[in-house]
Amino acid sequence: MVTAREIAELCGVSVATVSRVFNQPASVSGPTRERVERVARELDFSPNESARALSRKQSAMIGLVWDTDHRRPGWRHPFLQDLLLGLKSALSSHGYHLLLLATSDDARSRTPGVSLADPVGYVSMTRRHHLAGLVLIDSGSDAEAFTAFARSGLPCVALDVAISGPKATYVTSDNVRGAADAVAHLAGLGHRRIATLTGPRDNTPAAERTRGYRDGLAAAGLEARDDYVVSGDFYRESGFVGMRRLLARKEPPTAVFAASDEMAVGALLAARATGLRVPDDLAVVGFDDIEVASLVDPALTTIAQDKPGFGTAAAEALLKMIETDAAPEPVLLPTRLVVRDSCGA
Amino acid sequence: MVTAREIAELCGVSVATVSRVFNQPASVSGPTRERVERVARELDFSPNESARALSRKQSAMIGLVWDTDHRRPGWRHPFLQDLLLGLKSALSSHGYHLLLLATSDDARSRTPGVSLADPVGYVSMTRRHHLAGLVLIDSGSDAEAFTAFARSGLPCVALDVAISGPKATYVTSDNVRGAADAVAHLAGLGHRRIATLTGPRDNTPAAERTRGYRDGLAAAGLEARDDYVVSGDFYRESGFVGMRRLLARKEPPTAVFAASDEMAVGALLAARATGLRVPDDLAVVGFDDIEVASLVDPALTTIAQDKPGFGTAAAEALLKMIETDAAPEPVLLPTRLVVRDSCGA
DNA sequence: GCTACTCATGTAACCGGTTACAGCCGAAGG
DNA sequence: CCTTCGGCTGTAACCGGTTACATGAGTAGC
Repeated sequence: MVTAREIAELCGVSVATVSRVFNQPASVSGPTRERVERVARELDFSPNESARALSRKQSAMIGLVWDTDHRRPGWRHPFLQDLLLGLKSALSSHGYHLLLLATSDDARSRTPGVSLADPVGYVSMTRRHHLAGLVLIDSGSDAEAFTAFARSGLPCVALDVAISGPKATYVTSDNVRGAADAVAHLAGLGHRRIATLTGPRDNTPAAERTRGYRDGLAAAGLEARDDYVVSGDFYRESGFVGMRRLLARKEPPTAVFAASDEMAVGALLAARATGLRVPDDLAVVGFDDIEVASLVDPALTTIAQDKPGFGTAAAEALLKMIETDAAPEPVLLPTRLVVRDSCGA
Repeated sequence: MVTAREIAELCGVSVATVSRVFNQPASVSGPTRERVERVARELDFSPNESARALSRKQSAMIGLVWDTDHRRPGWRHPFLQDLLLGLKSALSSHGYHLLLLATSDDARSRTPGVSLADPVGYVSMTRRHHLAGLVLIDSGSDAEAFTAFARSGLPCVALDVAISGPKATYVTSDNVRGAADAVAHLAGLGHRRIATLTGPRDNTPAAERTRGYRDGLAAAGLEARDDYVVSGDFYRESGFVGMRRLLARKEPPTAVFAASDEMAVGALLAARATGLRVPDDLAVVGFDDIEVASLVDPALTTIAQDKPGFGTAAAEALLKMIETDAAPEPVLLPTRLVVRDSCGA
């Protein structure tokens, strides 16, 4: 490892000057700067990030808080890969890296300050690494823990969870509008008995999608019927069970908006199990546009989320907070109706 | 932030003693140790990781090298989430975190030592962060870049790419055996004309699966026919195209082993497009057991990989290398035949 | 009772940068 | 010609830990 000291000696300057070349280049005279830059390049000088972080009291890392919800271990984020790629690419162009924070399994750790699954452990972790900011990925039940991060004063961006604070904001899809679009699509095809399969009660996007469903009904001049709202938990099984209940109503719906593609797939299976044909006897719209949506039979019409957009929007918000000390407004990403075969022509 | 100095003053000891309490507890007398531990707990002391890393010349972070192959941007890892969860949980119990390294988009970065997409940039990155080790995730074309990491002397574990070095090893599924199992299953159902759709030529697991296919044929006493081996690239489209070619043979196969589930799905679609019924006219076995495998119609019989096993095995190998300075043998994870509907009874 | 050795702890150098402050030099102004 | 000022550079303190080495107390051995 070549250090700044060696560069300095070779160039006949002090380490301070070397440091300045990379941090405040304007304060170094042209010839000196060029000499240092050239030597640094030749020797493949890479500044030690630990030393840098120690002295600046700020590391070039963004913490990523992400864990499985222990209440539902099978849950997978619908588009984590796209999200990570978006985040990584946007952050890297500003020199930041992503640190995957791990604490929930730390029960056995002897390190002080790390207690298990509690947010305090995470907050302590962010402090000890002098992180520049945090990205919080919803795993289903962390909403209240996230407010602890928002209060910590560190720049925080949450995904799909509404948080607020002096340096906290969030990114989410325009769930209300997306759901309304879904209902409008169904109404436009002539459906008048449109039901919905909702997500978990304590989940913000789920609540917003239910609101959008009602908005969509209202916009189409249709009445909102309580017996057409069945609550689920985003999982396929709850879609299956919920759909069977809907189909057992005296006046069963002819169309259904599912708050997640997984539940929509469940609804498809329920229809098949009941002997109904999709889309002829039942139209189905999902939400997310996960990979399987295009593979099921019939292919699922759905509301697509802007998957890489989550990553880049989160990165941008974070960088703004780091640089300007102000919390930007929450970001509402537009959704897009993807028409496939599950609603008919 | 409370520092070790403050703890030391409150306890009437030196900082060295405080440090020892957390690093070599045995060298501190009982009463002193307990006093320091109590005060540290009360004040929520979290040692500054930058200072720690600086002085130990070793950080508590494992680098994760993962990027999309620019030659095929749509490619997604079949089970990244499970892998990350496994890694994270296994590493966190030893106090390590995962650092997602980003360089390929760093063209605009002014930081010295970081040039874009080349492995040198990555290696420089690993040095400047004083990483404890590296996990290399195959994105399709990085095989030669990975050997650069292996040579760097840092403990390295690659997934699905064979690398070797004084402190390098890899984790992969037992592809040969898995493929042989698939063929054995087909042969056991009476099939005698068994074809295969292979993965990319430069991909090690793909080559192993092809070898397993031949082994399986030999074990069943069947001849290996060159016209039954069609090469693909793991993508669905290549499965579709490849299957059509196979079905156009003078003596078309009655069964096919696809080296990935995506290609198996493509084969399913090709069969449907040709008017063949699966499994009656054609039996299909895939590899991976991705989520859609159970969703397609008919549900796909496939060779399942041990998804969380990849993460935990990688973590274990890495920790062993960090602690013992020796490179463990490559890990071969067992696969499992999952029988669904695409091969008939 | 003196030496030898062990154990616990303190002292201080060190890791490799950043940055406040001081100093030097040349040019502009009086 | 002397002062002033601004631009560039060096000096040294500092970030917060770790650890080699020194020190001193207590104990065992003779």
